[in-house]
Amino acid sequence: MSYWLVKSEPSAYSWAQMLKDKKTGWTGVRNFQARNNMQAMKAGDEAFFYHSNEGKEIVGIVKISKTYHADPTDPTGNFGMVEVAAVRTLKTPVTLAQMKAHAKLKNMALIKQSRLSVSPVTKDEWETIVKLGA
DNA sequence: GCCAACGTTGGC
DNA sequence: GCCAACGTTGGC
Repeated sequence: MSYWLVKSEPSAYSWAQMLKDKKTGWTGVRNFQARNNMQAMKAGDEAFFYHSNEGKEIVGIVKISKTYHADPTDPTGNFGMVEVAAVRTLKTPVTLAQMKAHAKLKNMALIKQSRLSVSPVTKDEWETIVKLGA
């Protein structure tokens, strides 16, 4: 079981929309590192849903409902997608500022590689954030 | 195969 | 709205 974090700009695809859809294809990734992370995902793995630009906070948890497969929106065929399903909303969103200030979280891939849209999360980081969001 | 130019992301 | 960081592209 692995943990991940996926980013979305609320203006492009928000957590509210995710809750409405229940499941969604995570299309549009055009970065090799992000793609590699998606390829490593297994069904049932869980991921934080992070709002970039507006909010800058983790708002919810999703799980991988379908593993990596072709993304029809990519004409080159280089990039694929996974499908994610909404699990639950965090009672208290965990902000980027909180994570930067937290000794256990300040080395997260989210912070060190701010442009990476799909990143791994360690078990320790996962549990720390879940606690902060409770 | 290197590296400069360019484009995009995302925090502030 | 600006700008730093960084991934990608393309010329050589």
